[in-house]
Amino acid sequence: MGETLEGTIAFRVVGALRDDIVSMVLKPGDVISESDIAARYGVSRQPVREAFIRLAQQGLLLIRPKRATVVKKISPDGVRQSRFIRESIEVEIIRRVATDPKPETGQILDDLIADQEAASSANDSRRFHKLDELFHRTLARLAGVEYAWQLIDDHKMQLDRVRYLTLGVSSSQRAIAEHKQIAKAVSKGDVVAAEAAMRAHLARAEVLLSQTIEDFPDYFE
Amino acid sequence: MGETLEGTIAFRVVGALRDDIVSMVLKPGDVISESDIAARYGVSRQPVREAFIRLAQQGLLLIRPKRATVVKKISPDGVRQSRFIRESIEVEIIRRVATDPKPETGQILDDLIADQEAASSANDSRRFHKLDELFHRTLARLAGVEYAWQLIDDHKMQLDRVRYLTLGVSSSQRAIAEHKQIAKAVSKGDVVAAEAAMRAHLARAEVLLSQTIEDFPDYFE
DNA sequence: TTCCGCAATCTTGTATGGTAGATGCATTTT
DNA sequence: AAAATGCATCTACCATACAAGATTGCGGAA
Repeated sequence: MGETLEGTIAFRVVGALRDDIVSMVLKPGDVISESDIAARYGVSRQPVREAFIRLAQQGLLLIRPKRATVVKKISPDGVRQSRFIRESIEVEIIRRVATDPKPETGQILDDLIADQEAASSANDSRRFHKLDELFHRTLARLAGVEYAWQLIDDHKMQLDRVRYLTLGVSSSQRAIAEHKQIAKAVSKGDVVAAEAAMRAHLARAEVLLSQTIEDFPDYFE
Repeated sequence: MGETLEGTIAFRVVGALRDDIVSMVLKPGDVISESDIAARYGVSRQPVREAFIRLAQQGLLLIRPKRATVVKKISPDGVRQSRFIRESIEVEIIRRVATDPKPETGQILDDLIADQEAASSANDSRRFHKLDELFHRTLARLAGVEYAWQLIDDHKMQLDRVRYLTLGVSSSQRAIAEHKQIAKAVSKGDVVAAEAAMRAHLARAEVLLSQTIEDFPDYFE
Protein backbone atom coordinates (compact mmCIF):
# COMPACT_ATOMS: atom_id res chain seq x y z
CA MET A 1 0.00 0.00 0.00
CA GLY A 2 2.98 2.31 0.36
CA GLU A 3 3.22 4.71 -2.51
CA THR A 4 6.23 6.50 -3.80
CA LEU A 5 6.87 8.80 -6.70
CA GLU A 6 8.90 7.49 -9.56
CA GLY A 7 10.99 9.91 -11.50
CA THR A 8 11.91 12.07 -8.54
CA ILE A 9 15.42 12.45 -7.24
CA ALA A 10 14.36 11.18 -3.85
CA PHE A 11 13.07 8.01 -5.46
CA ARG A 12 16.36 7.39 -7.21
CA VAL A 13 18.28 7.90 -3.99
CA VAL A 14 16.02 5.46 -2.16
CA GLY A 15 16.71 2.75 -4.70
CA ALA A 16 20.44 3.35 -4.79
CA LEU A 17 20.79 3.36 -1.02
CA ARG A 18 18.62 0.29 -0.55
CA ASP A 19 20.67 -1.66 -3.06
CA ASP A 20 23.88 -0.61 -1.37
CA ILE A 21 22.58 -1.63 2.03
CA VAL A 22 21.15 -5.00 1.04
CA SER A 23 24.28 -5.85 -0.93
CA MET A 24 26.45 -4.88 2.03
CA VAL A 25 28.24 -2.10 0.21
CA LEU A 26 27.00 -0.02 3.10
CA LYS A 27 27.66 -2.18 6.12
CA PRO A 28 25.67 -2.34 9.34
CA GLY A 29 27.04 0.27 11.68
CA ASP A 30 28.31 2.53 8.91
CA VAL A 31 27.66 6.16 9.66
CA ILE A 32 26.28 8.23 6.83
CA SER A 33 25.05 11.78 6.79
CA GLU A 34 22.63 13.62 4.61
CA SER A 35 25.45 15.86 3.41
CA ASP A 36 27.69 12.93 2.49
CA ILE A 37 25.10 11.19 0.37
CA ALA A 38 23.94 14.45 -1.13
CA ALA A 39 27.47 15.26 -2.25
CA ARG A 40 28.02 11.72 -3.51
CA TYR A 41 24.96 11.87 -5.73
CA GLY A 42 25.31 15.52 -6.62
CA VAL A 43 21.96 16.53 -5.21
CA SER A 44 20.83 18.65 -2.33
CA ARG A 45 20.19 17.46 1.18
CA GLN A 46 16.44 17.63 0.80
CA PRO A 47 15.76 14.55 -1.36
CA VAL A 48 18.37 12.61 0.57
CA ARG A 49 16.62 13.45 3.78
CA GLU A 50 13.35 12.15 2.41
CA ALA A 51 15.06 8.98 1.27
CA PHE A 52 16.43 8.53 4.78
CA ILE A 53 12.93 8.81 6.18
CA ARG A 54 11.61 6.11 3.89
CA LEU A 55 14.50 3.76 4.56
CA ALA A 56 14.25 4.33 8.28
CA GLN A 57 10.61 3.34 8.13
CA GLN A 58 11.66 0.15 6.37
CA GLY A 59 14.10 -0.62 9.14
CA LEU A 60 17.31 -0.19 7.20
CA LEU A 61 18.46 3.09 8.69
CA LEU A 62 18.44 4.51 12.17
CA ILE A 63 18.11 8.28 12.32
CA ARG A 64 19.53 9.63 15.54
CA PRO A 65 18.05 13.09 16.12
CA LYS A 66 20.91 15.50 16.32
CA ARG A 67 23.75 13.03 16.01
CA ALA A 68 23.98 11.04 12.81
CA THR A 69 22.31 8.36 10.77
CA VAL A 70 23.67 4.84 10.77
CA VAL A 71 23.01 1.75 8.72
CA LYS A 72 21.02 -0.30 11.15
CA LYS A 73 22.75 -3.34 12.53
CA ILE A 74 21.00 -6.61 11.96
CA SER A 75 18.82 -7.55 14.90
CA PRO A 76 18.81 -11.32 15.49
CA ASP A 77 15.44 -10.99 17.15
CA GLY A 78 14.22 -8.90 14.23
CA VAL A 79 15.37 -11.59 11.83
CA ARG A 80 13.55 -14.16 13.89
CA GLN A 81 10.33 -12.16 13.84
CA SER A 82 10.65 -11.40 10.14
CA ARG A 83 10.85 -15.13 9.58
CA PHE A 84 7.82 -15.61 11.75
CA ILE A 85 5.86 -13.11 9.70
CA ARG A 86 6.98 -14.63 6.45
CA GLU A 87 6.11 -18.14 7.57
CA SER A 88 2.73 -17.07 8.89
CA ILE A 89 1.71 -15.50 5.61
CA GLU A 90 3.25 -18.01 3.26
CA VAL A 91 1.67 -20.90 5.11
CA GLU A 92 -1.73 -19.26 4.88
CA ILE A 93 -1.13 -18.58 1.19
CA ILE A 94 -0.24 -22.17 0.46
CA ARG A 95 -3.30 -23.33 2.35
CA ARG A 96 -5.57 -21.21 0.24
CA VAL A 97 -3.94 -22.19 -3.00
CA ALA A 98 -4.03 -25.89 -2.14
CA THR A 99 -7.57 -25.76 -0.83
CA ASP A 100 -9.00 -24.76 -4.16
CA PRO A 101 -6.38 -25.36 -6.87
CA LYS A 102 -7.33 -24.00 -10.26
CA PRO A 103 -6.73 -26.19 -13.29
CA GLU A 104 -3.84 -24.12 -14.57
CA THR A 105 -2.08 -23.83 -11.22
CA GLY A 106 0.02 -26.96 -11.58
CA GLN A 107 1.27 -25.98 -15.02
CA ILE A 108 2.22 -22.47 -13.92
CA LEU A 109 4.28 -23.75 -11.04
CA ASP A 110 5.88 -26.52 -13.09
CA ASP A 111 6.97 -24.00 -15.70
CA LEU A 112 8.62 -21.86 -13.07
CA ILE A 113 10.42 -24.85 -11.63
CA ALA A 114 11.64 -25.81 -15.09
CA ASP A 115 13.07 -22.33 -15.51
CA GLN A 116 14.81 -22.68 -12.19
CA GLU A 117 16.39 -25.95 -13.26
CA ALA A 118 17.66 -24.27 -16.39
CA ALA A 119 19.13 -21.42 -14.38
CA SER A 120 20.69 -23.88 -11.98
CA SER A 121 22.29 -25.87 -14.81
CA ALA A 122 23.67 -22.67 -16.27
CA ASN A 123 25.06 -21.69 -12.86
CA ASP A 124 23.21 -18.40 -13.19
CA SER A 125 22.74 -17.82 -9.49
CA ARG A 126 21.35 -14.33 -9.92
CA ARG A 127 18.64 -15.57 -12.23
CA PHE A 128 18.01 -18.53 -9.96
CA HIS A 129 17.45 -16.23 -7.04
CA LYS A 130 15.05 -14.09 -9.06
CA LEU A 131 13.09 -17.16 -10.08
CA ASP A 132 12.98 -18.44 -6.52
CA GLU A 133 11.44 -15.16 -5.47
CA LEU A 134 9.03 -15.31 -8.41
CA PHE A 135 7.87 -18.77 -7.34
CA HIS A 136 6.78 -17.46 -3.98
CA ARG A 137 5.29 -14.30 -5.41
CA THR A 138 3.32 -16.34 -7.89
CA LEU A 139 1.81 -18.37 -5.08
CA ALA A 140 0.69 -15.11 -3.48
CA ARG A 141 -0.85 -14.01 -6.76
CA LEU A 142 -2.65 -17.31 -7.13
CA ALA A 143 -4.07 -16.81 -3.65
CA GLY A 144 -5.24 -13.32 -4.60
CA VAL A 145 -3.05 -11.56 -2.05
CA GLU A 146 -0.20 -10.14 -4.09
CA TYR A 147 0.08 -7.21 -1.74
CA ALA A 148 0.88 -9.62 1.04
CA TRP A 149 3.94 -10.65 -0.90
CA GLN A 150 5.02 -7.05 -1.12
CA LEU A 151 4.89 -7.01 2.64
CA ILE A 152 7.07 -10.09 2.85
CA ASP A 153 9.43 -8.51 0.36
CA ASP A 154 9.97 -5.55 2.64
CA HIS A 155 10.91 -7.84 5.48
CA LYS A 156 12.97 -10.07 3.26
CA MET A 157 15.49 -7.24 2.97
CA GLN A 158 16.56 -8.02 6.51
CA LEU A 159 16.91 -11.69 5.69
CA ASP A 160 18.69 -10.94 2.44
CA ARG A 161 21.42 -9.08 4.26
CA VAL A 162 22.11 -12.20 6.29
CA ARG A 163 21.98 -14.34 3.21
CA TYR A 164 24.46 -12.07 1.50
CA LEU A 165 26.93 -12.81 4.28
CA THR A 166 26.55 -16.55 3.70
CA LEU A 167 26.37 -16.58 -0.07
CA GLY A 168 27.17 -19.73 -1.94
CA VAL A 169 26.01 -22.14 0.71
CA SER A 170 22.44 -22.52 -0.47
CA SER A 171 21.92 -25.67 -2.48
CA SER A 172 19.84 -24.87 -5.52
CA GLN A 173 19.17 -28.56 -6.09
CA ARG A 174 17.58 -28.89 -2.71
CA ALA A 175 15.49 -25.75 -3.17
CA ILE A 176 14.21 -27.08 -6.48
CA ALA A 177 13.29 -30.40 -4.92
CA GLU A 178 11.36 -28.59 -2.22
CA HIS A 179 9.55 -26.44 -4.74
CA LYS A 180 8.55 -29.60 -6.55
CA GLN A 181 7.16 -31.05 -3.34
CA ILE A 182 5.15 -27.91 -2.75
CA ALA A 183 3.82 -27.80 -6.31
CA LYS A 184 2.88 -31.46 -6.19
CA ALA A 185 0.95 -31.14 -2.95
CA VAL A 186 -0.80 -28.03 -4.24
CA SER A 187 -1.81 -29.72 -7.47
CA LYS A 188 -3.29 -32.61 -5.57
CA GLY A 189 -5.12 -30.28 -3.27
CA ASP A 190 -3.38 -31.82 -0.27
CA VAL A 191 -3.49 -28.92 2.16
CA VAL A 192 -1.70 -30.68 5.01
CA ALA A 193 1.19 -31.84 2.84
CA ALA A 194 1.49 -28.45 1.16
CA GLU A 195 1.67 -26.67 4.48
CA ALA A 196 4.27 -29.10 5.79
CA ALA A 197 6.36 -28.75 2.65
CA MET A 198 6.27 -24.98 2.83
CA ARG A 199 7.26 -24.95 6.48
CA ALA A 200 10.14 -27.28 5.78
CA HIS A 201 11.21 -25.16 2.86
CA LEU A 202 11.25 -21.98 4.90
CA ALA A 203 12.91 -23.63 7.88
CA ARG A 204 15.89 -24.84 5.88
CA ALA A 205 17.85 -21.58 6.06
CA GLU A 206 17.27 -21.21 9.79
CA VAL A 207 20.44 -22.84 11.05
CA LEU A 208 22.74 -20.34 9.44
CA LEU A 209 22.00 -17.38 11.64
CA SER A 210 23.95 -18.26 14.76
CA GLN A 211 27.01 -19.18 12.73
CA THR A 212 26.76 -15.92 10.81
CA ILE A 213 26.59 -13.95 14.02
CA GLU A 214 29.82 -15.55 15.15
CA ASP A 215 31.49 -14.81 11.84
CA PHE A 216 30.39 -11.18 11.65
CA PRO A 217 29.67 -10.04 15.20
CA ASP A 218 30.08 -6.36 14.30
CA TYR A 219 27.15 -6.50 11.91
CA PHE A 220 24.71 -7.60 14.59
CA GLU A 221 23.37 -5.85 17.63
CA MET B 1 11.10 -1.88 12.68
CA GLY B 2 10.13 1.55 11.41
CA GLU B 3 11.68 4.28 13.46
CA THR B 4 10.51 7.80 13.95
CA LEU B 5 11.68 10.70 16.01
CA GLU B 6 9.60 11.72 18.97
CA GLY B 7 9.63 15.30 20.02
CA THR B 8 9.92 16.72 16.54
CA ILE B 9 7.27 18.81 14.85
CA ALA B 10 7.04 16.31 12.02
CA PHE B 11 6.27 13.58 14.55
CA ARG B 12 3.46 15.60 16.08
CA VAL B 13 1.97 16.30 12.68
CA VAL B 14 2.08 12.61 11.78
CA GLY B 15 0.13 11.71 14.89
CA ALA B 16 -2.41 14.47 14.47
CA LEU B 17 -3.05 13.69 10.82
CA ARG B 18 -3.29 9.96 11.41
CA ASP B 19 -5.83 10.46 14.16
CA ASP B 20 -7.87 12.74 11.94
CA ILE B 21 -7.79 10.25 9.09
CA VAL B 22 -8.63 7.15 11.11
CA SER B 23 -11.42 8.97 12.93
CA MET B 24 -12.80 10.21 9.61
CA VAL B 25 -12.35 13.88 10.43
CA LEU B 26 -10.38 13.88 7.22
CA LYS B 27 -12.51 11.85 4.85
CA PRO B 28 -11.32 9.64 2.00
CA GLY B 29 -11.02 11.79 -1.09
CA ASP B 30 -10.39 15.00 0.83
CA VAL B 31 -7.74 17.12 -0.81
CA ILE B 32 -5.10 18.57 1.46
CA SER B 33 -1.95 20.45 0.69
CA GLU B 34 1.29 20.99 2.51
CA SER B 35 0.49 24.68 2.78
CA ASP B 36 -2.99 24.06 4.21
CA ILE B 37 -1.82 21.75 6.95
CA ALA B 38 1.22 23.89 7.66
CA ALA B 39 -0.97 26.91 8.15
CA ARG B 40 -3.49 24.96 10.23
CA TYR B 41 -0.82 23.78 12.65
CA GLY B 42 1.25 26.94 12.53
CA VAL B 43 4.39 25.25 11.30
CA SER B 44 6.37 25.40 8.12
CA ARG B 45 5.77 23.20 5.10
CA GLN B 46 8.88 21.12 5.65
CA PRO B 47 7.77 18.98 8.60
CA VAL B 48 4.34 18.65 7.02
CA ARG B 49 5.93 17.34 3.88
CA GLU B 50 7.84 14.73 5.87
CA ALA B 51 4.67 13.74 7.64
CA PHE B 52 2.98 13.30 4.27
CA ILE B 53 5.76 10.97 3.18
CA ARG B 54 5.37 8.80 6.26
CA LEU B 55 1.61 8.63 5.96
CA ALA B 56 1.79 7.90 2.26
CA GLN B 57 4.05 4.97 3.00
CA GLN B 58 1.47 3.74 5.48
CA GLY B 59 -1.20 3.88 2.79
CA LEU B 60 -3.26 6.70 4.27
CA LEU B 61 -2.32 9.43 1.82
CA LEU B 62 -1.79 9.53 -1.90
CA ILE B 63 0.75 12.07 -3.04
CA ARG B 64 0.15 13.07 -6.65
CA PRO B 65 3.35 14.56 -8.06
CA LYS B 66 2.55 18.04 -9.19
CA ARG B 67 -1.10 18.10 -8.35
CA ALA B 68 -2.20 17.63 -4.80
CA THR B 69 -2.30 15.18 -1.95
CA VAL B 70 -5.52 13.38 -1.14
CA VAL B 71 -6.68 11.22 1.74
CA LYS B 72 -6.62 7.81 0.15
CA LYS B 73 -9.96 6.21 -0.47
CA ILE B 74 -10.49 2.87 1.15
CA SER B 75 -9.66 0.01 -1.14
CA PRO B 76 -12.03 -2.96 -0.61
CA ASP B 77 -9.35 -5.28 -1.94
CA GLY B 78 -6.82 -3.66 0.36
CA VAL B 79 -9.13 -4.24 3.32
CA ARG B 80 -9.51 -7.85 2.28
CA GLN B 81 -5.76 -8.36 2.09
CA SER B 82 -5.15 -6.56 5.36
CA ARG B 83 -7.57 -8.99 6.95
CA PHE B 84 -5.70 -11.85 5.33
CA ILE B 85 -2.42 -10.63 6.76
CA ARG B 86 -3.91 -10.15 10.17
CA GLU B 87 -5.52 -13.57 10.22
CA SER B 88 -2.34 -15.25 9.01
CA ILE B 89 -0.25 -13.77 11.77
CA GLU B 90 -2.76 -13.99 14.58
CA VAL B 91 -3.49 -17.61 13.81
CA GLU B 92 0.19 -18.43 13.90
CA ILE B 93 0.51 -16.52 17.15
CA ILE B 94 -2.32 -18.39 18.81
CA ARG B 95 -0.84 -21.68 17.69
CA ARG B 96 2.47 -20.89 19.30
CA VAL B 97 0.92 -19.67 22.50
CA ALA B 98 -1.37 -22.67 22.74
CA THR B 99 1.34 -25.15 21.83
CA ASP B 100 3.41 -24.32 24.87
CA PRO B 101 1.28 -22.38 27.34
CA LYS B 102 3.21 -20.97 30.27
CA PRO B 103 1.69 -21.35 33.73
CA GLU B 104 0.83 -17.67 34.05
CA THR B 105 -0.69 -17.35 30.59
CA GLY B 106 -4.21 -18.24 31.62
CA GLN B 107 -4.27 -15.77 34.48
CA ILE B 108 -2.93 -12.92 32.34
CA LEU B 109 -5.64 -13.43 29.74
CA ASP B 110 -8.38 -13.87 32.33
CA ASP B 111 -7.41 -10.60 33.98
CA LEU B 112 -7.65 -8.79 30.68
CA ILE B 113 -11.04 -10.28 29.99
CA ALA B 114 -12.24 -9.23 33.43
CA ASP B 115 -11.16 -5.67 32.67
CA GLN B 116 -13.08 -5.82 29.43
CA GLU B 117 -16.20 -6.94 31.21
CA ALA B 118 -15.85 -4.02 33.58
CA ALA B 119 -15.45 -1.60 30.70
CA SER B 120 -18.41 -3.14 28.95
CA SER B 121 -20.60 -2.81 32.05
CA ALA B 122 -19.54 0.83 32.37
CA ASN B 123 -20.39 1.39 28.69
CA ASP B 124 -16.89 2.78 28.27
CA SER B 125 -16.54 1.84 24.62
CA ARG B 126 -13.27 3.66 24.18
CA ARG B 127 -11.65 1.75 27.01
CA PHE B 128 -13.24 -1.46 25.78
CA HIS B 129 -11.68 -0.96 22.40
CA LYS B 130 -8.28 -0.30 23.94
CA LEU B 131 -8.53 -3.46 26.01
CA ASP B 132 -9.61 -5.48 23.01
CA GLU B 133 -6.49 -4.33 21.24
CA LEU B 134 -4.41 -5.07 24.31
CA PHE B 135 -5.74 -8.62 24.42
CA HIS B 136 -4.43 -9.32 20.96
CA ARG B 137 -1.16 -7.51 21.56
CA THR B 138 -0.63 -9.51 24.71
CA LEU B 139 -0.99 -12.73 22.79
CA ALA B 140 1.73 -11.50 20.42
CA ARG B 141 3.93 -10.69 23.39
CA LEU B 142 3.36 -14.13 24.88
CA ALA B 143 4.40 -15.62 21.55
CA GLY B 144 7.55 -13.53 21.58
CA VAL B 145 6.66 -11.63 18.44
CA GLU B 146 5.51 -8.26 19.69
CA TYR B 147 6.87 -6.58 16.58
CA ALA B 148 4.49 -8.68 14.52
CA TRP B 149 1.65 -7.01 16.36
CA GLN B 150 3.05 -3.62 15.46
CA LEU B 151 2.81 -4.74 11.87
CA ILE B 152 -0.80 -5.72 12.31
CA ASP B 153 -1.44 -2.41 13.99
CA ASP B 154 -0.24 -0.54 10.92
CA HIS B 155 -2.67 -2.44 8.75
CA LYS B 156 -5.45 -2.20 11.27
CA MET B 157 -5.66 1.51 10.48
CA GLN B 158 -7.33 0.60 7.22
CA LEU B 159 -9.77 -1.66 9.01
CA ASP B 160 -10.39 0.91 11.72
CA ARG B 161 -11.58 3.43 9.17
CA VAL B 162 -14.23 0.97 8.07
CA ARG B 163 -15.14 0.18 11.63
CA TYR B 164 -15.52 3.86 12.37
CA LEU B 165 -18.19 4.05 9.70
CA THR B 166 -20.13 1.24 11.33
CA LEU B 167 -19.66 2.19 14.96
CA GLY B 168 -22.01 0.89 17.54
CA VAL B 169 -22.86 -2.33 15.83
CA SER B 170 -20.17 -4.46 17.43
CA SER B 171 -21.45 -6.47 20.32
CA SER B 172 -19.02 -6.28 23.19
CA GLN B 173 -20.73 -9.22 24.87
CA ARG B 174 -20.02 -11.43 21.93
CA ALA B 175 -16.41 -10.26 21.66
CA ILE B 176 -15.90 -11.06 25.33
CA ALA B 177 -17.38 -14.51 24.91
CA GLU B 178 -15.03 -15.16 22.02
CA HIS B 179 -12.06 -13.96 23.99
CA LYS B 180 -13.05 -16.38 26.72
CA GLN B 181 -13.17 -19.22 24.24
CA ILE B 182 -9.71 -18.33 22.98
CA ALA B 183 -8.26 -18.04 26.46
CA LYS B 184 -9.80 -21.33 27.50
CA ALA B 185 -8.40 -23.22 24.53
CA VAL B 186 -5.00 -21.66 25.04
CA SER B 187 -4.93 -22.57 28.70
CA LYS B 188 -5.75 -26.16 27.88
CA GLY B 189 -3.11 -26.25 25.19
CA ASP B 190 -5.73 -27.17 22.62
CA VAL B 191 -4.11 -25.83 19.47
CA VAL B 192 -6.88 -26.82 17.09
CA ALA B 193 -9.63 -25.29 19.21
CA ALA B 194 -7.59 -22.14 19.79
CA GLU B 195 -7.00 -21.66 16.09
CA ALA B 196 -10.64 -22.23 15.27
CA ALA B 197 -11.74 -19.79 17.97
CA MET B 198 -9.35 -17.13 16.69
CA ARG B 199 -10.48 -17.55 13.10
CA ALA B 200 -14.11 -17.29 14.16
CA HIS B 201 -13.33 -14.21 16.22
CA LEU B 202 -11.61 -12.45 13.33
CA ALA B 203 -14.24 -13.51 10.80
CA ARG B 204 -17.08 -11.99 12.75
CA ALA B 205 -16.66 -8.46 11.40
CA GLU B 206 -16.34 -9.63 7.79
CA VAL B 207 -19.92 -9.23 6.74
CA LEU B 208 -20.03 -5.53 7.34
CA LEU B 209 -17.83 -4.41 4.46
CA SER B 210 -20.22 -4.76 1.54
CA GLN B 211 -22.98 -3.00 3.43
CA THR B 212 -20.60 -0.20 4.36
CA ILE B 213 -19.57 0.26 0.74
CA GLU B 214 -23.20 0.71 -0.20
CA ASP B 215 -23.75 3.21 2.59
CA PHE B 216 -20.63 5.28 1.86
CA PRO B 217 -19.75 4.70 -1.79
CA ASP B 218 -17.74 7.94 -2.01
CA TYR B 219 -15.26 6.71 0.58
CA PHE B 220 -14.29 3.64 -1.43
CA GLU B 221 -12.47 3.27 -4.69
C1' DT C 1 48.88 11.80 34.81
C1' DT C 2 44.04 12.51 35.19
C1' DC C 3 40.01 15.02 35.14
C1' DC C 4 37.07 18.82 33.97
C1' DG C 5 35.31 22.38 30.91
C1' DC C 6 34.81 24.97 26.81
C1' DA C 7 34.72 25.75 22.02
C1' DA C 8 34.96 24.23 17.22
C1' DT C 9 32.54 21.28 14.39
C1' DC C 10 29.90 17.78 13.36
C1' DT C 11 24.84 16.25 12.93
C1' DT C 12 19.68 16.57 11.94
C1' DG C 13 15.44 19.69 12.29
C1' DT C 14 13.11 23.65 10.45
C1' DA C 15 12.04 27.68 7.50
C1' DT C 16 11.70 29.84 3.12
C1' DG C 17 12.31 30.88 -1.82
C1' DG C 18 12.31 29.39 -6.42
C1' DT C 19 11.00 25.99 -10.24
C1' DA C 20 8.43 22.96 -13.27
C1' DG C 21 4.32 20.61 -14.12
C1' DA C 22 -0.77 20.05 -14.02
C1' DT C 23 -5.31 21.98 -13.90
C1' DG C 24 -9.24 24.93 -14.90
C1' DC C 25 -11.17 28.80 -16.78
C1' DA C 26 -11.48 32.60 -19.73
C1' DT C 27 -10.58 34.06 -24.21
C1' DT C 28 -9.92 33.50 -28.91
C1' DT C 29 -10.40 31.15 -33.17
C1' DT C 30 -12.75 28.35 -36.55
C1' DA D 1 -21.85 27.33 -31.19
C1' DA D 2 -17.98 24.49 -30.46
C1' DA D 3 -13.32 23.66 -30.16
C1' DA D 4 -8.72 25.13 -29.37
C1' DT D 5 -5.48 27.97 -26.92
C1' DG D 6 -3.21 30.79 -23.61
C1' DC D 7 -2.83 32.29 -18.91
C1' DA D 8 -3.57 32.59 -13.91
C1' DT D 9 -3.11 29.64 -10.17
C1' DC D 10 -2.69 25.84 -7.94
C1' DT D 11 0.55 21.79 -6.56
C1' DA D 12 4.71 19.13 -4.97
C1' DC D 13 9.78 19.00 -5.66
C1' DC D 14 14.17 20.83 -4.87
C1' DA D 15 17.82 23.98 -3.19
C1' DT D 16 19.60 26.81 0.26
C1' DA D 17 20.04 29.14 4.77
C1' DC D 18 19.61 29.10 9.55
C1' DA D 19 18.95 27.01 14.23
C1' DA D 20 19.87 23.92 17.99
C1' DG D 21 21.52 19.73 20.07
C1' DA D 22 25.49 16.31 20.41
C1' DT D 23 30.12 15.00 19.97
C1' DT D 24 34.97 15.51 19.99
C1' DG D 25 39.25 17.10 21.09
C1' DC D 26 42.08 20.37 22.96
C1' DG D 27 43.81 22.90 26.86
C1' DG D 28 44.26 24.01 31.48
C1' DA D 29 43.90 22.85 36.33
C1' DA D 30 44.39 19.67 40.15
